[in-house]
Amino acid sequence: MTAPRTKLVDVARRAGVSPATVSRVLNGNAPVSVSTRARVQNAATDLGYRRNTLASGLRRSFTRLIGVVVPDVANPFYTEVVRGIEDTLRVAGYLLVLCNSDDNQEKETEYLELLADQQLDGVVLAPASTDVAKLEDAVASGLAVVLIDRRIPGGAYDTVRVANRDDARILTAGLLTASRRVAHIGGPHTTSTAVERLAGFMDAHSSVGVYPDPELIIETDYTELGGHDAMKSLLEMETPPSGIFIGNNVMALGALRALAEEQPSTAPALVSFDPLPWWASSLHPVTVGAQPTYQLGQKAAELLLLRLADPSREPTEVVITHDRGGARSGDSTSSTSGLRRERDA
Amino acid sequence: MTAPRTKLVDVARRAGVSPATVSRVLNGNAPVSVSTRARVQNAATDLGYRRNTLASGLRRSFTRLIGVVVPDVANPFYTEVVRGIEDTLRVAGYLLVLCNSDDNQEKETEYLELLADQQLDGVVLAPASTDVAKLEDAVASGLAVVLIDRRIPGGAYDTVRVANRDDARILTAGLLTASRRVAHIGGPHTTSTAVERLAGFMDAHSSVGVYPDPELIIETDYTELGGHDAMKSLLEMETPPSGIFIGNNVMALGALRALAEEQPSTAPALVSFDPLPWWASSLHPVTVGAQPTYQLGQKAAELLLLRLADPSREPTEVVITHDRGGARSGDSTSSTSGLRRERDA
DNA sequence: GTGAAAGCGCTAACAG
DNA sequence: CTGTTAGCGCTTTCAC
Repeated sequence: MTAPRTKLVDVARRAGVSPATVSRVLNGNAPVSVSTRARVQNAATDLGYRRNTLASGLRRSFTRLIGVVVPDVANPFYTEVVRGIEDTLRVAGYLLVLCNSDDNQEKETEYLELLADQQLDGVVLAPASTDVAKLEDAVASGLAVVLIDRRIPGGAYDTVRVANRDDARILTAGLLTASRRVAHIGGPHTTSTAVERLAGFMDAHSSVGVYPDPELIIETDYTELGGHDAMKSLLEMETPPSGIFIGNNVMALGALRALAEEQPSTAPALVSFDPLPWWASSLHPVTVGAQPTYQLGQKAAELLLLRLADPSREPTEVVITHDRGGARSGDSTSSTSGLRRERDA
Repeated sequence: MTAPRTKLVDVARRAGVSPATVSRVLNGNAPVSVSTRARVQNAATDLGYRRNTLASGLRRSFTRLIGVVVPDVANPFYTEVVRGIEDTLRVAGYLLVLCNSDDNQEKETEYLELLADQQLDGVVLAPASTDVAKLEDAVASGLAVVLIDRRIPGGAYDTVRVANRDDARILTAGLLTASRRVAHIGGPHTTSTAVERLAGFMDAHSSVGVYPDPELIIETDYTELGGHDAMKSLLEMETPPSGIFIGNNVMALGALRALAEEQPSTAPALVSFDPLPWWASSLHPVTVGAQPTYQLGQKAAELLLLRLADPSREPTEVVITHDRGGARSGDSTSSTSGLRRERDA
């Protein structure tokens, strides 16, 4: 039933050459005469030869496999990141191994070990924790590492992150052009992202010489419910804000729900820091996604590829600012179950 | 910098035994005396030994890697399927290689070949096409195959699919209990799924002795725009339907958008065949997701594992009916970027 | 129970 | 340019 795969020796025999020569033709890294090359290639196609990457990898010590460890692909944020990584790796001939950590330390560690055991070439990691030891192990066992989204103190790793403060400032400034009464629904001040985004919100205000009404600055917990309740309280104010800058996607969804429930006669303009799934914008016309998640993934993959090419490279930190174009490449025109995706504002 | 990994021989030397013995201890498949076993285990932990899965795989000819080829993980339908697969594979010690085909034949084929080259053990495939030859190649090169979502004529493969007709009937029946005026926004009659779902819609009607108004049955193209336009036309009717059964998730989102635009005084109850992302239900309270996507993934992974264990097994077709419980296992309580997920109605 | 030896399929010296 | 040889790290007969 499962016929044994043709192997390199078979090709060699048929072409009347040594295995080494076949290997050389396949890899194209050593001089081979045109005629033998042709004979080998014919033999290979005749036999439908496909190289055993595993064996090749064992010898050359790489696998062309890259691990991606994220809390949860089901989060639209990471879904897009993963696609960005995958599309980039694909053209470079790498395959992606997906791992969901559920923000769980143990799972994360377990995966990292598994990935190293499998001799993966590298890993893109959205760290659940700030546990550096684990990462050092990974690197020690030969994995190239790129961090995304969350930074790890010490800065010894390639990192791709978002320009929290700057982007927050720009997004808020956009709202301020329409009105001075702009609110902020933010995450907990215990997280660096929330602090930075709030700072950007303030920056935008000071550069137009306005001090925001403290009542309009709500700190909640980065959850859907938090966003919902915050939105509700804003809508119930005597003078509701005319624009709201919301600190992450989950809270933005909660805010949308509140909006749907309340149906205010004049709805405030909403800006979400993170992108919402493409179709969310169809529900409340003014919703805006800001964070170029897909590109974040792309960039992470590119960094990893660079490090693979030159392991002694200085670690760099790439800061992605809000989208200025650069669409997703393999964009699918819709089909049975295809989805079209938002174009950023 | 990158210290060479400890290998099996090192452990053997330190324990004062032969490599063969170490291997036996590691695999636990051959008799080893208790005392040597202990010595080997100590040596292994002392040295922090981790097996090179690649080398082991080359020898034993398996990789514990499973490919998953779907049109697009960014589609909430597949996102959940992938999580279902991943969670199941994880506990069995397998890793998941993610491939997005974008419903593109070439990409799909390319991936299938790559996966075979990498000697993956198996693949879960949501086929973009009905090209059987390609699948036969895959199987011939030793891949175990499980099909999901879309069926391939001939039935020679393990398949997990959804009870299109039955579920459509049940969902429609639900709407019919509230009112006799129920509409259907369906996909193209060229697809088996659309035909089956329409049949279920009709079944529900005949069992209550009602023949649906032909005007209420709209065939469109499984796209967001199609759903939007269909919804709009339904809302503009003199007597709009009081319930609508919508054939897939993308069209349901379009319908939601139309609803948001039109803001009718009395909104019809909506039922979407596919699940929407968890938060969509917050936008229009009556939205219902039906297809237990996560479980579909779980089941597919289980089937694959079974086939791996016994390759000569008869191919089976598993039909999943709409959710009757069975929550996702690794469900994360929300966190910085975690999302809570919908509970099915 | 344990060791020696051969080999999974491919590639990298090293000759010629 | 091309063939021969050795070996990546692990597992598995086959002896003892």
